[in-house]
Amino acid sequence: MPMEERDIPAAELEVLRALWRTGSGTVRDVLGELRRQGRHPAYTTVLTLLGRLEKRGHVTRSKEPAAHVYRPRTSRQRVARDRLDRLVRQLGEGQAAPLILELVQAHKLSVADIRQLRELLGRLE
Amino acid sequence: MPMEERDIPAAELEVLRALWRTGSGTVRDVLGELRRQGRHPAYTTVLTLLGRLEKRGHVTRSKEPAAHVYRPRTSRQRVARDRLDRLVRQLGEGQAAPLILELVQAHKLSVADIRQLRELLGRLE
DNA sequence: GACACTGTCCTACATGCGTAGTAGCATCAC
DNA sequence: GTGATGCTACTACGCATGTAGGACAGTGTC
Repeated sequence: MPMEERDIPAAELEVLRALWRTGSGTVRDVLGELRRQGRHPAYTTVLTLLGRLEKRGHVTRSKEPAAHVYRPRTSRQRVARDRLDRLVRQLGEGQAAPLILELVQAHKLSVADIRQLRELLGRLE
Repeated sequence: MPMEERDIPAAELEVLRALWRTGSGTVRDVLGELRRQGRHPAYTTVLTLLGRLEKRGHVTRSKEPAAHVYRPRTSRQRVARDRLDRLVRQLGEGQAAPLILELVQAHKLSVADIRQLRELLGRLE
């Protein structure tokens, strides 16, 4: 009775996010990006996390003369989609509408966002 | 440099969800509800999970003559809200709009849902 | 070619989580 | 009151995760 597929763990996601922002980079690059975000892990910690991400196929790496360069393989959209689906299943009891209402109410949307959303809904209806 | 507050772990959430559905119940009640959902943990597993949920304040229990009765203390809304916020921060880079669009597109909404949502957006605009 | 860097690999270790067994206390049925 | 039942408390164990140290290898520099 295996559990459902696991989410990318928090620390690994942090690293993957750094790669999304920079596009690609070496361990040292990623470390720098994490520092800019106020995190200060050891160099080898980042190395370990990138290794785990690679093992599960979330990043690839290519051997460059100097150091390995890592690139994201799993997109932000992909991860967001998975988490949203899980959220709908687990906390919305399969209904997306309540969560959408919650999101709309709790977060400030720009007028442009609202227009775009209304337009989309209009087409759906 | 402690990590951010942790989410309720998957197995514990499963148990909490059972309590949300039943309103309250004994370990055995929760076990029954989980079975209805197709899960088959051991009795003591459920006991352990309820204990952990209680330790973190997500459920309370009161001693009844027969067995302890557990009640949810953390609401579904609360958990949904926390996860959505986290999602917006981590995967939306602070912007809710892209996630909302994603949700609207990926899930079937009833006509009534769409109307309600459009109405809400109209007021916001 | 010996040294200083820089990078990777391997190993480790504390804690969290998923899962459950066992012992012991309370209670019910006679 | 004695056995059968049911409930809780305590303990355990393996794998995941967060974090990192130490060994070892490639490369540039005199």
